[in-house]
Amino acid sequence: MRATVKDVAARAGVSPKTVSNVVNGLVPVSERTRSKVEAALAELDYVPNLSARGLRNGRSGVIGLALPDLSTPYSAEVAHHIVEAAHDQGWSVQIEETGFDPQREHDLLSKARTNLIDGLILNPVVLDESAIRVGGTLPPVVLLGDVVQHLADRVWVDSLAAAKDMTLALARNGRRRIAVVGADQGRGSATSLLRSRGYREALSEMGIPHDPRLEIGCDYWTPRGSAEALRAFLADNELPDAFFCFTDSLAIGALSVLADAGHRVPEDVVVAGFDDIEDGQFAVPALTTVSFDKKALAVNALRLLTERMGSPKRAVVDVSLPYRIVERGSTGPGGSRG
Amino acid sequence: MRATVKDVAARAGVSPKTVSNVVNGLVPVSERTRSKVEAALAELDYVPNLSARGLRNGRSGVIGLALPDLSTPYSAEVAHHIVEAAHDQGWSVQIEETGFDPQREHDLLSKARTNLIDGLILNPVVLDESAIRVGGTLPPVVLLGDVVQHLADRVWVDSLAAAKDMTLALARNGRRRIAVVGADQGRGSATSLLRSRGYREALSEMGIPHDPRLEIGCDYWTPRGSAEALRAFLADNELPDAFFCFTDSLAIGALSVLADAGHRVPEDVVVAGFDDIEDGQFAVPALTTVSFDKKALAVNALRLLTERMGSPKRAVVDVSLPYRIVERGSTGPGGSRG
DNA sequence: CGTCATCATTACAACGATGTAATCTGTGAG
DNA sequence: CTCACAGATTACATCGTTGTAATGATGACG
Repeated sequence: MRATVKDVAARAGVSPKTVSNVVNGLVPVSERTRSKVEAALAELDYVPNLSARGLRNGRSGVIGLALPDLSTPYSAEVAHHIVEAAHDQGWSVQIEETGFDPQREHDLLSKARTNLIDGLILNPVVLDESAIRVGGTLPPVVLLGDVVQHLADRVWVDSLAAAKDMTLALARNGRRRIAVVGADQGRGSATSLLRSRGYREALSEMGIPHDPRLEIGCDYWTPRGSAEALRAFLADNELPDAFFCFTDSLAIGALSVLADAGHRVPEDVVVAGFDDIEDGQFAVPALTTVSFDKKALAVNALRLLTERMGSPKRAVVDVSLPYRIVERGSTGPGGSRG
Repeated sequence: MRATVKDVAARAGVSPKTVSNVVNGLVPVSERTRSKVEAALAELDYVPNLSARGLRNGRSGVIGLALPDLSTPYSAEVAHHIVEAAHDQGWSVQIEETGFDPQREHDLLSKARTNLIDGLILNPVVLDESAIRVGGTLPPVVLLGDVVQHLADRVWVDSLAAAKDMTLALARNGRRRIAVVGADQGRGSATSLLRSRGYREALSEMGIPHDPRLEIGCDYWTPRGSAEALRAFLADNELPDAFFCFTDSLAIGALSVLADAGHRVPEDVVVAGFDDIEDGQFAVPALTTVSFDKKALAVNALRLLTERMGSPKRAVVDVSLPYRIVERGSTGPGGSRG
């Protein structure tokens, strides 16, 4: 049986509350009493019961992190930074996977683990934010990424602008037949929608005709999903000048298919990604991509969450992170790793 | 304010305990009462307070998962499978990163005793299991991976045998100067130690002299760490016949450096990895590796944890997962993706 | 020497849910 | 009509911690 404050109190010859005072250090305790209690704490190997503390204090010290799929490198990197940042602030992180299922996003918000978690960082995938329109009692929530509505605090990168910039960069590089991988398939992925839109805006700005056949959809945003989609595409179409993949994971799948098919990158076709995941830097060739500071994403999300807990009714805050196009070998000879 | 059983009870005109009975469904409740209560539950949007429940029941429904670094694809895939499997059984997962720090591994174990988590799945990196030397009240723990001592339940893959098999496979492939990447540097990484040992056993079995210079250590087990180590190695040494990298992440870094240096894989040198991560299948060329079922790893770990909770004093259980060498393009022309 | 201010310590209640044991309701047998 | 009995429902206590308010101890000062 674990020791409780009561046991420690008995052993130290004081009251439970005094033990609590020593443990928490918020209330002054005399030197003599403190040392007695500390001895008892050590002897009994006391560990506070966080359930009880959470019940009493109304706060558990745990935040939730909901991501579509933890196994994708992007999610993993984000999770890593969030866990690190949370740890620095004394929070623990409970992970949930939404599996691209709007229902699960919704469940997490309304029912789910409320009162075991003090707040939620949610990376949604669907445009329809019905999930977030929640009656009254929304727990403190911070959204990550491409979400349209301004119903909760959010940290994001301007997908549309970045996709547009990347497309423009490819076009200025002399590419005309630019295909995208991960195009919107009407399933409401905000990311897909916004990046598609940026792509089209860039085309129109450059006076490049828009060819719908060059918008390649993927059922799964993984290297495998991309590879399958691309193989099918290549079977029916001529090789375009460029593939702009909406994530680095998609791009890695693309590089693999292109290599297998004997197409040289960047000589025959160039490839670009989005997210700047670690493995993209070490792809062959290294991946040109849209880069942004994922640690800043995490730190800002946590900051917003903390602030929101402090002042539940302040106006919604929106933090937009800067991004930049990083050119590496997959779009030309000049690129460097790192 | 969130509704409590009390509020629901008042609204339904019954006692709090009856509400609890309806919610939990363990005690029979008459049809009439049940529907009244269910209506009240819905109207008030009742969500049970898990802290209170955890306090009362002594179980929180949360398990901890401790990994060295969540951002590595291997950890991410494992975490994904664990979260999925846990979700299926109604558990939530709290993630902790140990950052390769034995102290944090130790802290986690004591934190596990705070009753906020009912059990812990721990992927340790250090050989010295002082962390696990357990006073009396260790929570249910399952270890993942290469750990030597048998102090807790464990799910693992025989690293030594697998590394040996892989080395033998490379040797039978005609390779003599086989380098390893991720070699033990005396820092006590169990994984590194065991795989190094398997490598040496294979060499000696094949009558290949052991050249210590071919054991390349890495400060970080990431593509970047591997790339840095390999660049340094290549500056001072002739190209070996093969690089056996102790993880796929290391191998991805290796492929990248080799490509940059103009060495062709597999023509000039072959490369093999370990873990069979998704990105390895889509590396260029696709990565030969030691493959095992990571979902089975997760499912077994969870099963052991559940069983251990049920019978705290049963003998330690050790589950060894089968592995196989998957040959892909990085070690020869015959390989296929998938 | 008594009184009051100051500070440390204590008793008690409460957070919300639920197991236990007691109470209540309704049924059917005698 | 009474009594026993099964089943549904309830009152109460409890899990471990900590805020509140009351108590106790110490010392200063008139």
